[in-house]
Amino acid sequence: MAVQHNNSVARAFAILEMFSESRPHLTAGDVARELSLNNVTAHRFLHSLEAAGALVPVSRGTYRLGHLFVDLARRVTSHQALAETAQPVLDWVAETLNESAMASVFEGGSVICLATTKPKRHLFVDLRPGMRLEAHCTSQGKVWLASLDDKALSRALDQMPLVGLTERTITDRALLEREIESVREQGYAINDGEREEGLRTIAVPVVGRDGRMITGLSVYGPASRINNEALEHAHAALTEAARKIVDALYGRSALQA
Amino acid sequence: MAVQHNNSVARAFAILEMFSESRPHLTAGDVARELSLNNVTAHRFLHSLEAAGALVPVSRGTYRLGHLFVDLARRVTSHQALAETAQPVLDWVAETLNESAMASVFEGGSVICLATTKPKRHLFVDLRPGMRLEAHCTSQGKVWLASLDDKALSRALDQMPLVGLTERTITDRALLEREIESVREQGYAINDGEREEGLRTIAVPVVGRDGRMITGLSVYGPASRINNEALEHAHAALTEAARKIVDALYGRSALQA
DNA sequence: AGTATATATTTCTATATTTGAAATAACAGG
DNA sequence: CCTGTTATTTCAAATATAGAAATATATACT
Repeated sequence: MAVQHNNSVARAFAILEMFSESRPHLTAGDVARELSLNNVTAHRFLHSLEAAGALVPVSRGTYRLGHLFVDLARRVTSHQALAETAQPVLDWVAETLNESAMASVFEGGSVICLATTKPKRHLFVDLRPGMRLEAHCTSQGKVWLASLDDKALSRALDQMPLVGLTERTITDRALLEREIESVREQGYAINDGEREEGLRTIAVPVVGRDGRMITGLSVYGPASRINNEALEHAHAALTEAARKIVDALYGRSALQA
Repeated sequence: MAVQHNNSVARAFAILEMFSESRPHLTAGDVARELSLNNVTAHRFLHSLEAAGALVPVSRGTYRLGHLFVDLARRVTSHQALAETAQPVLDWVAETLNESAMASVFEGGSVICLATTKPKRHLFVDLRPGMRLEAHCTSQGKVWLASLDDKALSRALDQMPLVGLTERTITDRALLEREIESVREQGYAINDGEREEGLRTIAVPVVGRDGRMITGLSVYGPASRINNEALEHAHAALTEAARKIVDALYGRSALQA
């Protein structure tokens, strides 16, 4: 017989998953109806989740999610936790392509390196976890900017000095906005010597099941090696890497689409 | 007899609460030992939480929290959800003091009004949910800045134009940093005509159980009414309001200190 | 490579917990 | 105040859960 699971745990999480942005409240009637439970059982689960701190009562018989989940979520998204998940996947990318790979988050208008690898090559770029990179002239940065909604993008650009670091840096705001639009359309970004001459990079977003960007993944190396064919291979590898990371973060949950 | 709770739900959440920033991983041995469970039972709970998407396996017998919690947390911290929790408490503050009150979040270096009230007065300031306010010259903003660690504060100030809006606006960075230091020490911030002449406001942070600031609360009105005695009353009311909001967000969980 | 130890998994069954019917209580709307 | 709906409580039947025992796997040591 298959491993014995605890049905109550499964039910509890099925109830939690019923909440959504468009459904901030749940009643026992909702739960009973949608999970095919007896009304008494539904009430009992809601009370149990409340006692556990997972739900808080809004009014009699109506609940919403408790702040406990914010605390738990922070333990999921710490840089260390994300880096730990990303590292083996980056190693796989680096080994597959024999180039460097990197994972990032986006904070305060900057790209922060979470994790990175080194290829078995003599010529490479030295990036380390914790390093901050400009957003406007990196492939990672463009991917992060592309993930913002229009208002947030406009605000981010308002505060972003478009400093020219090489002759290829995009320093004109309208041009950058068009570049971001292209990134949105094609789903990846390329940096061709915009931050560092002779360096070429491609980045893709890792998007969670709720549609939000969790981390960015990129491959980078000297332009002499990273030709267009190499970029295509890198894009394919990074897309697969993104899937692997999402699977690693969420696990093989039964609730997965 | 007291209401019957589901013991499995309680145990599941007790396991989830074992995770922390310093403890990103758990084994069945940890769970069995610390929750006084049989080893088989501990294994079974971990497997059940994994199947529910709450945990993901790191290696054989070792787990970490799943990204599901990030998705759930976002449903908790949407502006609408926070505003809904804050509104009745703001109403209580406004009624108690007969002045306006407001709740905020901090995004992209700005204070965003989440919810607000109007006192039964003719002379008042028109603030509405969604409005963005400068951080450097508002009491809410100073409280948010004070909640940042030194690095994050420095970075935020790097990008913050210290525009003089009145003669009292602090436009000197060193002075502002000293002001923020004072806010950290005293636990509240005051704005005395720095953003709008003749307007006085006091703000306090609402801090979650993990030590992070969730929302800011403030009381505001014309300086002719908001004298020092009124500020003291406001501070007391806002401090109690902060507690009420934390309780409302987390609920009366058994895990509460 | 072999052995010992520790941990993980599987199986099975006793029983403690959970479920849900029925009764009662509380609430909302007319 | 009455009625209908939802929430809560009680209690006994049902069953899911817990944990002992056996087995499997992994790791560390020699």
